[in-house]
Amino acid sequence: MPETLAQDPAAEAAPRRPRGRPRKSAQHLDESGRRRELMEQAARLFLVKGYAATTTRDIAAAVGMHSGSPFYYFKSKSALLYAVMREGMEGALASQQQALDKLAPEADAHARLRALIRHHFDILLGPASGFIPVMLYEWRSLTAAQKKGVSQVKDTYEAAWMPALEALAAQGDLRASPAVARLFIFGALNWSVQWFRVRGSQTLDGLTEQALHLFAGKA
Amino acid sequence: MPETLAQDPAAEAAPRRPRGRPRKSAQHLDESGRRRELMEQAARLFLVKGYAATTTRDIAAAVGMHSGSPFYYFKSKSALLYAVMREGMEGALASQQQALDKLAPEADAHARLRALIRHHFDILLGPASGFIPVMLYEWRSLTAAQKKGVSQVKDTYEAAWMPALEALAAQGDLRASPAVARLFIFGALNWSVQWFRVRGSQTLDGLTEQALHLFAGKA
DNA sequence: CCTACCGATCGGTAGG
DNA sequence: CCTACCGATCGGTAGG
Repeated sequence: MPETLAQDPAAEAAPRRPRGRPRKSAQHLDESGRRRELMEQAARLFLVKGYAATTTRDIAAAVGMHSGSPFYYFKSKSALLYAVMREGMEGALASQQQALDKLAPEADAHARLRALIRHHFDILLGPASGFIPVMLYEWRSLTAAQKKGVSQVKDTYEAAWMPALEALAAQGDLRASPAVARLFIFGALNWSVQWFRVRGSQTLDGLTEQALHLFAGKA
Repeated sequence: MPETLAQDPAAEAAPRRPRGRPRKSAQHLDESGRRRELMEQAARLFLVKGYAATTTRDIAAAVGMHSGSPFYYFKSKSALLYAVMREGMEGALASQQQALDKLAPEADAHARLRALIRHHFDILLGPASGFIPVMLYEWRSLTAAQKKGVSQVKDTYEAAWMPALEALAAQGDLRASPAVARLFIFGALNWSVQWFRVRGSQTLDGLTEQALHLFAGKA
């Protein structure tokens, strides 16, 4: 895994900055707070209604702005979608890395896969979720350059699963080629966005164990 | 499984019929041909661009009509989406039933699951596919009444998997509860729409075997 | 099915 | 960030 990501192929010029000398950190925090709010509300609406059916006016209203104001933070609706996906994926990659680093050095392949599945459920269904489901279900709304930009991060995220899957296959605990198993497993997990309900009886820990046994259970 | 489906909760008045006495079967065939063409092109566009981003003008142009003409066959864009999903799901349910009926009477649970998976891949990725992927990825674009209408058929389709999954669980070849396994398995299969490419090296038969072994393989 | 059209909505911008 | 606004597009319809 590269320590630094390549340049962003879909990077765009930043929007107008506020005039005058930028005030201290308070100002910066506030600014990035508003930007972040826009991304969070946009992600929520994109997931419920879809990107194309969500208007920039919906998003503005959701954060208490007037209709033209989101364009102060993002140069276009498309750039806002891209920010949600790209920055969401960067966050997911970072937290996945942390989850793997937290494992004991002697952790076996089952433990590694369990940690990956548990973390993925958290990203998809946990309290701080939202950006990654948008990425999964709005991929077609990106331009080609934007897809490239998100793929840079997404491919790294997915590649991190291969060592565990290969080890499981080698020891006979995975009954498909690692490459195909990865596609099926991601599908099974990603689809949970469609049916999982927070108020239901399932816990993310319980789902993790069931998934682990179904895909890589012994006997 | 009921022999007859309940009434369609989202059924709407048929669009205007052509004036004059309906001519014989040729006329009828031609009419239903145009209607079908609209559904097929609409499904293709809905899948590529999404429902909201597809205009009724796009659809009209794809079948060589002028912009107002689709509304002669469907009372609204929404009704066209619903027809794609509902009729697509009805066709899938019928062909799934046929696939099960074709099994030898002594077929075991593995053979039943294999037939179900193979048929599902065909529906999702085969040459005649298109309607079901739209249903899977545009669910949120339906009204509540429409969701009810499609669910009537979809629930029956999915329920047909339970006996095979329960039998496999009973004999120790399924390492999760049948209910949760069904959700994961459908996710794994449905996600293939995202990555399967017809020109690639994978065949639907090959994918079926890999899925079967991954989910319900012995040892 | 086509022609001709309407009312509403939408992304985006200039200027402050 | 707001105000005021524009040009383009879109679903849908009347009438034939």
